Amino acid sequence: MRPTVHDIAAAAGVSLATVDRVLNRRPGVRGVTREKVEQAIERIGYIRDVAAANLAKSRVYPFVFILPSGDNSFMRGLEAQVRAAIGRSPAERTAISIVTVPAFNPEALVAALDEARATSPSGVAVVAIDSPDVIAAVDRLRGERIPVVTLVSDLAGSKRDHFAGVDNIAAGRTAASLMGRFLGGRSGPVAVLAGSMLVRDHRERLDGFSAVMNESFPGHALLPVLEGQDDPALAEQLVGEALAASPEIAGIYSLGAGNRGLIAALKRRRNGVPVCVIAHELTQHTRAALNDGLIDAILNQDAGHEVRSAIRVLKAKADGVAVIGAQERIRIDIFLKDNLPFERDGHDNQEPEPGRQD
Amino acid sequence: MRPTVHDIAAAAGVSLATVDRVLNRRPGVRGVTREKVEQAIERIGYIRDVAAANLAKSRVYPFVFILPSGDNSFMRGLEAQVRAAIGRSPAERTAISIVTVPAFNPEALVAALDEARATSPSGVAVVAIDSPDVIAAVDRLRGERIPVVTLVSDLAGSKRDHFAGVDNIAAGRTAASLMGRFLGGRSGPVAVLAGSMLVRDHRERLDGFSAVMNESFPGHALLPVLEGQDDPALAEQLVGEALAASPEIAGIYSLGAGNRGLIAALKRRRNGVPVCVIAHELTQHTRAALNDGLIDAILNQDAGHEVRSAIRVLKAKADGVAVIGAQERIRIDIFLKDNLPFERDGHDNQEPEPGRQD
DNA sequence: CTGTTAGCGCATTCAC
DNA sequence: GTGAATGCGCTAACAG
Repeated sequence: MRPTVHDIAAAAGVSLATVDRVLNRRPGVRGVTREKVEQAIERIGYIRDVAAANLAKSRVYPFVFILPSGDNSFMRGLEAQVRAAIGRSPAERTAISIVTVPAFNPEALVAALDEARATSPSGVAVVAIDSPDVIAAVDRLRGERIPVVTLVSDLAGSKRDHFAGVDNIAAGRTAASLMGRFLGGRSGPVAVLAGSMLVRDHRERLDGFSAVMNESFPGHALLPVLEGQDDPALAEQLVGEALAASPEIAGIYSLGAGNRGLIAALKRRRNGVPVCVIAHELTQHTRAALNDGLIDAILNQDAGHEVRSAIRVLKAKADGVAVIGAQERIRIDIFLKDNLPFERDGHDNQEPEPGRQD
Repeated sequence: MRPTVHDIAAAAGVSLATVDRVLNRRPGVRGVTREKVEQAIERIGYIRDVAAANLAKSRVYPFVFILPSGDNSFMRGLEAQVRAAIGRSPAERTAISIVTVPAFNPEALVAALDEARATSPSGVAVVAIDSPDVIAAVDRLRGERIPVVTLVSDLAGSKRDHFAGVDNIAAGRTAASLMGRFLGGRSGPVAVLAGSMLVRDHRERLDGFSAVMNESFPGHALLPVLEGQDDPALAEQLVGEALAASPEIAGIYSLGAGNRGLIAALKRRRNGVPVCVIAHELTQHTRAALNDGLIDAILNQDAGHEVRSAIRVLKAKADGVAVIGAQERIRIDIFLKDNLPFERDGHDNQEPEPGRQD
């Protein structure tokens, strides 16, 4: 049998309560006694049974998820994944609440962070916006020892515990590599559609993309970035205008959301050279466009994985235990027509598949 | 508070023991009583606390992992991941043993499966070989209600509970798509290096690859498959001969192991057209070759994810509970030079990274 | 400062 | 057939 608290109590010649105090670093133990107990723990190779501890504490983890509101397929999918996690709450001992705030609005996000802090949760997950005020708000949470993980978009310079999202520079570089190679010998400039340079993930994707295009495929000029605010209507207008103005455009990299608009613009197009399109996030619309050959590749981040990972990490930080690093690395999924996952599993699936939402 | 067994006992007007009998479908309860209890359970919305149940039972899950032995980077990496899981055993209440058997040897695998069965484990994970004897051995396990998951290579026609591995047909198709597009306008035949047509994953990759090459890129003829037995020396010889015989080879798809040999052959090559190389599994060697530009893309399956997933599924099957479908889908990772994960995380990593082993 | 005691939610003897 | 009592490993009052 694995050693228990009783064994260490016996080995150290103290009572359970004292053992518990040193295990949980609580005050009220003399230095010598603490020493004795710690030695015993070491000696008999005690490993704490977290499940039993949580049972005794009737522990629940109140977590707050702060997401952008609005009509954004990916973000709504993310929210669906958080709801799926809420459905698992009884089994996972979590109590998750969702707060939505207007996108690209630092003030609203700061307010939400401060409100969350007032409820003293066990952890906060937030889709960050890059701004000094937001950094300060996150650091206030950390100041109260509340674990924070950033979700999808990171917040460099803050004291957040962890980032649950992809390496967006690598994503941009990958997009450029694929674009350059898919373009093969063809010539022509490449357009970039972004959401907003206010969020770090978009900026990083652009940086990675530009770097590789310039290094490895200097033959393709980059057109000025189109900022579509992740809004389909605006995206459609901007892409439409760009295609009309430069019929020789050979490629489009859509690094943000609003792909419905991009796809509409592509469908409306009647002339010009064939254009290679690479977009982010697998949604109902991008999936269909990939199948139709309108989009050539989709870079995706698995929202379900991100949410589950955020919860695991928040729990681990709240308990002060380690996580399995590799399990928490969010991959950049690359989808071609040929490796699209099925829309529904059918048999033992319990939560929304990635890409069903819009 | 969540309802507990006490609540349902009170609601049904029976004792804890009776409730427990009903919950665990044990005999010794009259039909009427059972009815009463089941209604109460339904009415108050009882959800069983699995952690508490496991605590009371002091449950451990004895699992057996059966892997091919031999000098195969990927398989040794897989084994390392199982060892990492063994390191987590105390926390996860598992007791995992590893059995290795000679590769591509159905008899040895059957013997290992039968031996495992004799120990009545809570579950078995096995890298399958496609053979009627193996199917029968797996079904014998299932006959004793021992959950079985296939790992990496599936066993169609068997009663295995689950497959923890990638969609290999899709992997082959994806390889072909990338190959065709990377080749762009260039012409020339394409060679395929496999391990053995005895294992299903290799056959499926070949099928997917051939299908898409024929459909979409008929300009590139497929050379006869080279069967390298996942052996570096043999692979090097076969590829060397093929390149010498056909200097106009434009692409090579390596769908099995033994990539060290492939890379050596590529390095030795002094003339001929540039060749596009796509290989499977990120290892020390393929990683270096990708960075050197010798390999153009690597399709990978995350061995760590596969092992963790197999364990989760075996546990769930043993307990008769559902799993999160999406979490158990193993992705086909596509790595270019630009999205290679770092070799080590450094901070909160606790287990071997994919691709460090050979 | 330290020890005793009673649970957390569930499973499992043993009586009745 | 059914119920009462005890314990899984740990935490948290409450005494001393």
